[in-house]
Amino acid sequence: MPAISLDTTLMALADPTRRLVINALHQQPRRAGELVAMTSISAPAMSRHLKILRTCGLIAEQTVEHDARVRLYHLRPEAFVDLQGWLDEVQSFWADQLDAFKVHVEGKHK
Amino acid sequence: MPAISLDTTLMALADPTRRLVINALHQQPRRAGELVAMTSISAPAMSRHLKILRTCGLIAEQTVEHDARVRLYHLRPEAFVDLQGWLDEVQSFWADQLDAFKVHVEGKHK
DNA sequence: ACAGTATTTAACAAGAAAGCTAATTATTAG
DNA sequence: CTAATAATTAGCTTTCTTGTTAAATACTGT
Repeated sequence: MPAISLDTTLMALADPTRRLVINALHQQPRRAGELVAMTSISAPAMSRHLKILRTCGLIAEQTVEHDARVRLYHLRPEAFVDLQGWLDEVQSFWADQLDAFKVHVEGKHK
Repeated sequence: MPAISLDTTLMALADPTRRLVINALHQQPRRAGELVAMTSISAPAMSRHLKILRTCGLIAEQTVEHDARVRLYHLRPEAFVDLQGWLDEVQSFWADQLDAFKVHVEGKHK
């Protein structure tokens, strides 16, 4: 099973509505309707956002016991592994850059 | 000096060409023409990408001593501070999620 | 001054993205 | 069976993004 591309994941996270969804699901699983209520967009629009997040593996749906109409969405932590690897890389690079920057500034003030 | 919004920064990083630029500048400062040569897009297209990266503060240009036509681009590590804060947050959250996921898996196999 | 070089801006075309309403699917409850 | 509910898909519109070529800007070297 091939990992979802970084492009796809970053593209998905670049949208404010989708990051709102991620944040909301961070706290607890939620149904599509709840997520719609949290935003000012229509249900179909939310549905498409959820599909995008599903496609890139960031979230998944589960059905609820008593009512099969309800789709409860939750984060899929496995999907974050690759992204986390990339973030580690980028982040350590930035840390290096920041160190270099600090040294540069200190050098100037000497 | 207000920080550039996370939206803008993530949007900028979501484009593969712009991430290529970031990677290229990671190694050393480069001129616009060099960056064009590294990709298959035209100079004007690259120029616009550079403008986007400049606008969100991820890169900056400096002029070169002997030839003022040349614009040498470099990363701007200060601009990564905010982003790094966000990444720390998100990353620690993901770490939590991953831990929870592992516990879940281990529980299942017991 | 003039031709050439480095880069950006202008103007436009094509494709993707996000929104909406209406229709569809699936399921529950009376 | 029928009406209502949850969510998605279809069809369409508007806006944004990216790309292209042509023109403009700014500078160098002869």
